[in-house]
Amino acid sequence: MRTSSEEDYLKAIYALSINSEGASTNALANHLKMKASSITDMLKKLSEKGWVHYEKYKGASLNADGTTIALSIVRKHRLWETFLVNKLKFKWDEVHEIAEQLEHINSNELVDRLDDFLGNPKFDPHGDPIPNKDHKITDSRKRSYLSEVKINREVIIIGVKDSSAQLLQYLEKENMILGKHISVLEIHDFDKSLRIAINGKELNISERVAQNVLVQTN
Amino acid sequence: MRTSSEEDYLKAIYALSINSEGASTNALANHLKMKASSITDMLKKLSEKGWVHYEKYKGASLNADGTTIALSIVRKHRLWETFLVNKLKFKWDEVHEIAEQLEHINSNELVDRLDDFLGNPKFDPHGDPIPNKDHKITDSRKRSYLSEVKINREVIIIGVKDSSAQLLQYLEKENMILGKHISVLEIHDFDKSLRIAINGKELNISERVAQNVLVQTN
DNA sequence: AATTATTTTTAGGCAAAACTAAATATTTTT
DNA sequence: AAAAATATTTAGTTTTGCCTAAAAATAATT
Repeated sequence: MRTSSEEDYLKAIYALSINSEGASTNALANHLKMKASSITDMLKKLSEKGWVHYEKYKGASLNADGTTIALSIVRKHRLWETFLVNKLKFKWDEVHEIAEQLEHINSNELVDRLDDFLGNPKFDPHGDPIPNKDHKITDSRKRSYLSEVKINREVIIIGVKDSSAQLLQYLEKENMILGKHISVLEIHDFDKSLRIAINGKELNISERVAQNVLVQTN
Repeated sequence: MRTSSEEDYLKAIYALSINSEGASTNALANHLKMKASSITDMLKKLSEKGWVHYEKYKGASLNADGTTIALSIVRKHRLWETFLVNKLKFKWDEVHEIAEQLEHINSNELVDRLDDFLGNPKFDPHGDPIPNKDHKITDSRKRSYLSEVKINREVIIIGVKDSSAQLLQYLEKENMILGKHISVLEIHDFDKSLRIAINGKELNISERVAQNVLVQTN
């Protein structure tokens, strides 16, 4: 069996591996808010347990078993977030911390029944895809960040990159919520800020915000 | 804050205090399946934290703060059991282990919303009362085991003690289910077995079964 | 009341998971 | 290519929560 802590490491390696190949010790330390020496210790352990490929000074990556475990944690996290928002009427910026706890509850039966109870959702409230019962992500939507969208292209908001409460609250205030349609009207040269059309109005947003808003382009 | 382990101890002291005044070291060791020396260690700690009254060689009891914490754990346990049975369609003998994990999830907001989502139930699927938002149990029903009921007294089935699958199946077969009215007609001296009236018929049940059926006597 | 049995505590140890500080590798800059 | 900067690992410590074995206190029996 696995500890809650081990699961956190696997999930972190998974998260950091999406953009790069594997995860460095320092990147993990930063992500998990721990000291690098603690990371080294745990990477050795996870490697011995056969979940992680680890070479001294070269960072870590998940092998097949490790990936399956990481995806099962991600699955639980996203299903619980869906439960909290859809059933218990939490706002989408309030659920992360609670889901961090719930994702460690250990019962396959529970997860699969929860999945059915929620109607086998494909995406969580932040727009992230939910791995299925076989721990596979099947997401056919073309995704990119709003900052990368071409001018006059109409896109749909499907999620956020950094789901901090601040960002979510900002988006809520501007009514830039899940499912909304957006057109990028102009990108200002001097600061890369965007003028966009949304809700029948025009709005300026910073590059920083645009880099964190996930949109569907097809 | 509290650890999951501390919460388990507080809950155990609470459970053992229902029948006696406080809980002895050995009783706790037995209940928690740990060694007596571990109990002593933890009782000192809980006492320092101000949740437990502990005197060497004299066992432990909860003070006001400890009682509140214990009741909040019991509340969470019973609400989650209700969720698992009523919403996820688990059978009532399958939910204990999962609820043992879920009861340690830390979020007041979550518990209260779950309570509302479930329709503020007063009793869990085993017939045990659920403490309210203020951590008070308001159970006006007089409870006892069927084996202790006086002859010709009419009572109502409200739960079971040992919720093993075997017992539940037996009760189901005899149609002795939640809410049924029972009168004890006779207690046979030689084996303490009972003749009862239920569903307009008469029926013999063993002492063992009677000891595990919880009834309301008023 | 003394002996025996049981219960509880003390003392010391262990594993997990974090830490600090120092040593060693690797990468970047000059 | 050497020096400086950065990243990573090693070594040793701490805390938590459990353990075993031995000592001490309490309870039960003769």
